[in-house]
Amino acid sequence: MGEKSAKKKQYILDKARVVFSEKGFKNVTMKDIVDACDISRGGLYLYFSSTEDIFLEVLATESDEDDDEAINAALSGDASAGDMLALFLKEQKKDILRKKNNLTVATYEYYSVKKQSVKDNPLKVKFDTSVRIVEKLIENGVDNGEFVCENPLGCARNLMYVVEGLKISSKTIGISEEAIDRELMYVLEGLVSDELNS
Amino acid sequence: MGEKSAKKKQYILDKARVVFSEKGFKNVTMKDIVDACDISRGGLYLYFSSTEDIFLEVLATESDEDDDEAINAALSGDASAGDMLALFLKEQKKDILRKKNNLTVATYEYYSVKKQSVKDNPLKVKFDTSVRIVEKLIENGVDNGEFVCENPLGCARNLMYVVEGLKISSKTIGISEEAIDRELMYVLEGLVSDELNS
Amino acid sequence: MGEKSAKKKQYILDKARVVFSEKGFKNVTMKDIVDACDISRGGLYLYFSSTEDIFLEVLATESDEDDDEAINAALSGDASAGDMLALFLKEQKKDILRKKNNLTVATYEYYSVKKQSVKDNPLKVKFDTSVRIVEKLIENGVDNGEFVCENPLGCARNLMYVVEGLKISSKTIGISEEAIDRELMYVLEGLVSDELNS
Amino acid sequence: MGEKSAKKKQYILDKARVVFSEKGFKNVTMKDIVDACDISRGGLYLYFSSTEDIFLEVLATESDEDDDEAINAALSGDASAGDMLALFLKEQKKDILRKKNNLTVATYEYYSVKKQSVKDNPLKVKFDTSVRIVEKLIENGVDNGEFVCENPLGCARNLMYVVEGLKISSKTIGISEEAIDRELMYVLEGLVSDELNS
DNA sequence: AATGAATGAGCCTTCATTCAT
DNA sequence: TATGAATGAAGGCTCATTCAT
Repeated sequence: MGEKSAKKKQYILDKARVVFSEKGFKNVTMKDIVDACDISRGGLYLYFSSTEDIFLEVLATESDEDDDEAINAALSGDASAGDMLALFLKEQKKDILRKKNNLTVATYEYYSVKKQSVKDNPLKVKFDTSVRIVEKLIENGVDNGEFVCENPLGCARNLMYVVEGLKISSKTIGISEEAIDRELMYVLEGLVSDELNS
Repeated sequence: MGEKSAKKKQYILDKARVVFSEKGFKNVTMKDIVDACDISRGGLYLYFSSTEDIFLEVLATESDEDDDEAINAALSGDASAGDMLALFLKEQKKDILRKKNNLTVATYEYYSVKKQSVKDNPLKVKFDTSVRIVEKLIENGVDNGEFVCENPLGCARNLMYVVEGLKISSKTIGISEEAIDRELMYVLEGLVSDELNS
Repeated sequence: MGEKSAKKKQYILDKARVVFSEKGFKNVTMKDIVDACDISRGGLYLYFSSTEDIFLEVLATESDEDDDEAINAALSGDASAGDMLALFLKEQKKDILRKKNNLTVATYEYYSVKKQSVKDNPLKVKFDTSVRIVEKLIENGVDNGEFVCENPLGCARNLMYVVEGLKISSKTIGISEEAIDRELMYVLEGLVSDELNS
Repeated sequence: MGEKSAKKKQYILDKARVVFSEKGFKNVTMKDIVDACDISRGGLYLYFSSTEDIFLEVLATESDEDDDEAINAALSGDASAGDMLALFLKEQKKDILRKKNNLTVATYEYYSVKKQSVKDNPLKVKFDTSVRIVEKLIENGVDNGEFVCENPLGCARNLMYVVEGLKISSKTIGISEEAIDRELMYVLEGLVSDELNS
């Protein structure tokens, strides 16, 4: 499969991402993807052999991008811990809000059925990574006096569970941008409120 | 529809709940339910006309039960606010952990595709109800000096988003009972920690 | 599956037999059988799950009938060995000649690909049974002076291999009724020729 | 088509023969042959337009070779009739036994469906040729006293039907080398047995 | 009310065949 | 000549839904 093929494969993955975003995982048929890509039924099988196959590749692509972004954002340079955490949360917010390419429900649906070993579960890997990043940022903030927090890990986990709650809620009961800001701010303020009091 | 019919309808709903719990929403076929109920294909159609029909009735039944329980727990008597909140959280924890009859993913799957009007969305109704209950409990706790909280609504929402995050996480990446306790405790401690300091 | 179902199943088997007879084994699709039976695609799957499934049942039905006929013919009564052998050969000839319901090639095709254990191979079972029957008849004929044969088993096998050759030839290169008579007579004459000489 | 082309065509035919030998006729796809030849899909179409096309050419090649061999064996020189017949049968036996390049079932399968005119049927041509060869050999043997046979043509046909029976049996119910020897010997002995008596 | 056989739409998958390069 | 990506027809199979009993 040459360069040209790789391009087409990526094209299919891009289209498929939108489809999974709109319909979840199990709802998506090969025909849906064929239609979205405007290619032939047989043509799709040259690149992928099942919706699961496609879905996992879509997920793999996504993880890479997002992790890179998030991690780079967190590690890049000499911004203050508060600014970096704000940046991280901005990424999460973008993630929560995006309509297209939002694989939240599809992913939940897929892994809730798959029951694969905890180790290999990319959802868990991503969640744990995010917790670690946030924990580190809070620790840094505490060290330089920006934050007050006696339990950075607990706070980081709390934040990420809120983010998970917001993600699923935005896809199921709908949630406004303002509401997201409000929730994330609520957590952030817990980190600085005592400081303000003093 | 006579009394006998109502009984059979409930029987079907009970069996169907287990099926939806195990397979999500879209994965479930009329045959799955027919098999689970050990009735005939045609018989099922006497009571329900589609899996969606059944699913919505299952959901409706569930909401009723749970709301009742939760509301009763919250309103019953003269227990302290802290005890009542602890009771409410115990219900939530049971909800998060239960394997059978756990419609979390099926529900998310269903409503993420349905995009029905916010008003009619039972998920939203249930979420909002829970927030109001928690808010009330916190306010009561603040009033009688049990809790310290400047923003009861914000805190209630934070708690419920954490609960949502825990629910979906328990179905996708797995989560231990201890982890749930830890997360709920983390939020509760935020309500009493300042008190302890004083 | 009640009596009525059994009737329909038999109906399908009867129609399918004709199809296999005309097209061999691998050439036959579920659609071919559906068309032949004038039922729906889904309807066929209520009774059989694959062409192989159908084919094996068709074969099973056939074996039973034929074996019964042949064996009964061979064992029935006090006819002379010569008459009984002639009767047996008449059955074989009918088998060789019949256009409809002739599963020869389909069977050969199927078992040449299946490579199943020799023990379970119904073709072999049928062949061996026929050899034994013929051997017995020849022995009886020798005992009562009708036949002259020093090697009844060898002669029986020779006869049955000729029958096999005639069967396949009649389906591939075509063969007239006269030619079949001639071939069978040739073998029969070998049994009595010496007697005539004496 | 140049010499180079002819060479490649032959290369394809050789590879295809193995495929047909393993899978019969209908089971073979253009892809099977493309894979066996390690050429491109389009490349194959430069030489052949269908599996049937390829199959017929494979058959044609085979016939030529075998006829040549058999005829040459039969006509070559001054060997005794018995030796020549033994040689001929050895060829047949090789044919019956060979695993690779054995087109028996594929051929039967093909011609049993094709129902082509008797004249053009290479199977029939080959069969008739073989009968004539054997008949001639027997006649020669009778002439010089090696054999005793009142009906050389009948005997020749009997022999060739046995060979056909052995061929198909070896592919369907399995047959040992010893069994083949035994069967061919049984026929041969019929030609000389009377001589032994005298 | 209840049954379950029957239907046909729709998705999955394979493969002969074409065609731009 | 040679390639292999692409197509679309065809067959396999499942499942919601109907209907005669």
